[in-house]
Amino acid sequence: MSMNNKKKKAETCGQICIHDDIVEKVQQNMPEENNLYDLAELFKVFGDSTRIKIIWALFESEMCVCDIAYLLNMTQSAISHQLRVLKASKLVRSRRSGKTIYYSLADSHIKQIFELGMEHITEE
Amino acid sequence: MSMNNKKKKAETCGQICIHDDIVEKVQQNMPEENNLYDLAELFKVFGDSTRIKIIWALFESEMCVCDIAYLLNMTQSAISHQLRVLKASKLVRSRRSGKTIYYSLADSHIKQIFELGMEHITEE
DNA sequence: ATAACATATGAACAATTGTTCATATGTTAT
DNA sequence: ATAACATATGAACAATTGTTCATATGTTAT
Repeated sequence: MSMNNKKKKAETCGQICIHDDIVEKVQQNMPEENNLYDLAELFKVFGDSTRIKIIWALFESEMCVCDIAYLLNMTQSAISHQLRVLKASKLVRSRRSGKTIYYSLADSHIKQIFELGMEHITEE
Repeated sequence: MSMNNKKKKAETCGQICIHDDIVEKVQQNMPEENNLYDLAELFKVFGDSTRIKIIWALFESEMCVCDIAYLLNMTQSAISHQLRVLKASKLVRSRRSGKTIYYSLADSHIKQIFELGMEHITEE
């Protein structure tokens, strides 16, 4: 009977280098796989300068699609596509007034997250 | 003499919909283009679940490449490539001890950023 | 009903990205 | 010097992504 009973994470490295005690301790304190995945998805949304600009613009004021396109010197279509992404992540909400649709921020954490990110960037 | 003197952000939308006053106010409060770009680059680094996992693991303890590969059940090569990305963004630092190289976090903001991100995700 | 405006959306394309594979580099014990 | 280990790295490939273009949908004034 060969020792193939521990399939998962067995022969990843296979060497002696692994610090079992540390790895085990770390493993116990890791958040759920799903949450880590969702967190990556959230940051992926922040990981595009067009979306960053849209969000930062909305910090200041609610705006319509046309305003944002004009402000960022981009196509209405490009902005619409990105707003859809932001809305899907519940970062932005919209309200209609006649023909125009106004977008605004839907989450209070975003500004803090961005400011902390700025701190990292503007260091040293 | 035609009115082609305002090239930039002129015919983006071209319609009447633009709220000049709001756009102007927003424009004045926007951070520098470069900073916005760098911020997006930073979040892009966070926008991958492998890197998220590596960082979260390092919250708990310094670890060597082999440990991380084992913990995440991934190739040593894959982890090495990602650590390089993290190092380039100054999120992680490394120290050598004999043959093994230990990685640890290099920035104090990361944890706060991640925790705020988690709050957004785990809402409603 | 119709024309004009504001926004949304699908397909297509170029560009970017994460992993794998093979192999190079660096370190230690012998 | 050499073998074994730990890590780094380049090329290749599939997969993902942002913008453009054309056009659809929704609203209002006439």
